This record gives sequence, C-alpha cells and structure tokens, in this order.
Amino acid sequence: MNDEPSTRDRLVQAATRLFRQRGYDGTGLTEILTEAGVPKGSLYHHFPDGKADLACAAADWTASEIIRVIDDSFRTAPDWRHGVTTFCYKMAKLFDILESADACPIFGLLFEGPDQDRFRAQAEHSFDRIIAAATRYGEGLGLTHEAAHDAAETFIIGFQGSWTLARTRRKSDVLRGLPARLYGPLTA
Amino acid sequence: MNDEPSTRDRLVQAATRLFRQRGYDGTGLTEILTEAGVPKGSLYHHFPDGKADLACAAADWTASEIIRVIDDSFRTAPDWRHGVTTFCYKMAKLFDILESADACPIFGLLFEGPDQDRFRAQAEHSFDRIIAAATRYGEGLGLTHEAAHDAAETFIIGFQGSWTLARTRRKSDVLRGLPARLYGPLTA
DNA sequence: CCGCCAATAGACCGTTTGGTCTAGTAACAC
DNA sequence: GTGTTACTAGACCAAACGGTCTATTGGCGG
Repeated sequence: MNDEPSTRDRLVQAATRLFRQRGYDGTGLTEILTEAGVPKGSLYHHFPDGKADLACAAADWTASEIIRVIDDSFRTAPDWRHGVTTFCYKMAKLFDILESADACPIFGLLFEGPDQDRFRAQAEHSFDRIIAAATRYGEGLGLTHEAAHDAAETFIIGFQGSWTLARTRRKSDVLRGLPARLYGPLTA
Repeated sequence: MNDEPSTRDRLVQAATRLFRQRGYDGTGLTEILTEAGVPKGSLYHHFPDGKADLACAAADWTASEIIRVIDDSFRTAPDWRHGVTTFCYKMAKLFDILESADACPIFGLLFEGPDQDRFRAQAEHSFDRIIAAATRYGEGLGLTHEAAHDAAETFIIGFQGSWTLARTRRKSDVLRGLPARLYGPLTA
C-alpha cells in the first residue's frame, strides 16, 4: 500500500492548484515548493527546465482530469445532450468546491510566461485531447465524425465561456444553464 | 488641435496592450513606463494605488472599446443574428491584426494580481456593461427584456469561448463560425 | 563493505520587481 | 514678483524572483 504520492506528483498537483488560483507569473517557485513540501533541488531534478516544465506537466495533468470527467459523464449517457448536461453539473459542483476562485481548469494556467509559443502549443494540445475525447462519445452516440467534432467544439467553447462568466459572478448557475442555451429548453 | 494623448491616456493604453499580451503579473511597471514614455512619478500621481489602479482603468477602457464595436455592429443590423455576425467578423479582423497573440480583449487582463476580489469585481462590472449594451440592442429589435438579456449572455459566453479557442489555434475562423454554432446554418 | 546514482536539501546569487521619496518644472493666481 | 498646485523626473530601496551549485542522503547491485 503506497498511498504517499511521489515527489513529482506532489509538485505537479501543488503547481496546478496555485497556477489556477494566481496564474503562472503570479505564483512563486517558493510558494509551490512550500505547498508541496519539496526542496528546490528536487524540483530541478524532476523538471530540468524549472517552472516552464512544471507548468506544462500541470496542463497535461489537468487535461487528463477533465477527460476523466468527460468519461464519467458520457459513458452511460443515452444521448449527447445528457452527456453535456451531466458534465456541466459535475463541473458546477467542482466550481462550488473550489469556492469560485479558480480559473477555468481547462485553460487557467496557460498563455503566460516568457515562453509564449511553447505554452500556446501545450494549450492547443490539451484542448485537442479534450475535444477528441468528447468527439469519440458523439460518434458512439450515432453522430458522424464531422457532426460529433463540431458538437464537441461547440460544447467546449460554451463551457469555456460559461466558466469565465461564472467566475466573475461567483455563481455556478451559469454552468448548469449551458445545455439549455446550446440546445434549447427541455421539451416535455 | 490637441492631438497628443494625455499622459494618463498613454499610460492606460500602453498598460492595456501589455497586460493583454503578457498578463498582469507578467508585465513589469518599467515596461509600461518605457512603452508609454512616462516617468514613474507621473504614474503614481495619476494612479495612487499604482499597478492595480492602472489595471482597473485598463479594464474599463477595454470594455468601452468593446461596446463601441457592439454599437457599430448592431446600430444598423436588421435583426439579432446580423448584429452578432457583424460583431464576430469585426473581432476576427482585430484578432488577425493582433497577430493572434493576445488574450480575449474582454477578459484578458483580469483575474490576476494579489488583490483578487477587487479585480473580480472590476471584471464583473465590465462584463455587465457589455451585456447590458447588447441587451439594449436586442430589445430594440423586438425582444422582451428577458429574452434580450438571455440572448446577450449566450452571445458573450460564446464569444469568450471562441476567442480562447481561436487563440490556442491562432486561427480567427473560430470567431467567424460562432453565429452558425449558436443559431444554426443560414437558411437559403 | 563499497560504489554508484537517483533524489533530497537548502544556501546562495544576480536580476528584477513594485513602490517610495526628494527634487525640479510649468502654469496660473494674486 | 511670490505662493500654490499639478505634474514630471528618476534615483533609490527592500523584497521577491527564478535559477545554480555544492553537499548529503538512501537504497540497491556487486
């Protein structure tokens, strides 16, 4: 029973949380190190390029978490709208747990830092993974590949915008209301 | 003919651009000062709280710019969809001019910095101004207040998400495709 | 026991940060 | 002229930054 997460994992998770709260440039290395309970030497052992490497790892980890939620939401969904709705409700719950303070978990920690294009590329990659995951479920529900991809993009675009608005207002309702915005009110 | 912008305006505009490119914490005061050609003393004369004040002024200024584009797009629009479409095309053009590098002009510079709640409140205010502007045009086009407000929110949520995706991909198409996503393909 | 290497530990460094403070200047009132 | 106010100008500072470097530890193969 090895329930202690590895040093590397503790770093990535602490970094993810802090970047989400304060942004890349707003978070100091010392802060991450303290939070993770890890000395500086270990950071540069696991991530030779330091902060930038850590940010990319954090982005990757976040994308995987999102995909896990997508899986949980769509695996048993009878149709596309149900999958989207479940996802939105799960994320609204997460939003409330986070006390409305954090950036959108998908994009929060990207687009900053000196190394602009590296981060942009990492964001694009994470985004594509997420959209691809959703697309697969759309196909499984009978949509053509093109239709599924389009639906997945619309879904993620709407989610991204909704999270941002929810954050400015500190109200998770916006997230729960997304399916009705995208697909119209439920017909009895 | 006083075509020289005031010291204050030069500061706000330089700050707006830099914050949009590198974020709040990513931008140094020196950088802003150099860009604006203004010494430090003047900054703290016009903005006693320094960087934070400047950021709020920049957010306000940006919101006004966005509302100007909304005005230009909706004033002569025959219906809601036309207004949204014109807005999206104008913003796509802006996106291309900015070389795809910048954050969403609506939200780019918010949500960072030590003073979390002040910035959040400023973002909420700017957001509301923009949604209110769009809502007014919706009412003018015959929608009830509630319907117009809802349409405006959906529009801005979609725009926000689209800009983010456009930025990760460095392609403005996503912006131009938004109306079709929201309102379906054009019927002949 | 030794040798080896991954990993830990944190002192240390040069740079840059946002912010303060004193001095100087231009315009107007009287 | 003098006084006053609004603004410009930039030297200066303590603190924090990301990153480097040396030393040490722990565990496994031999």
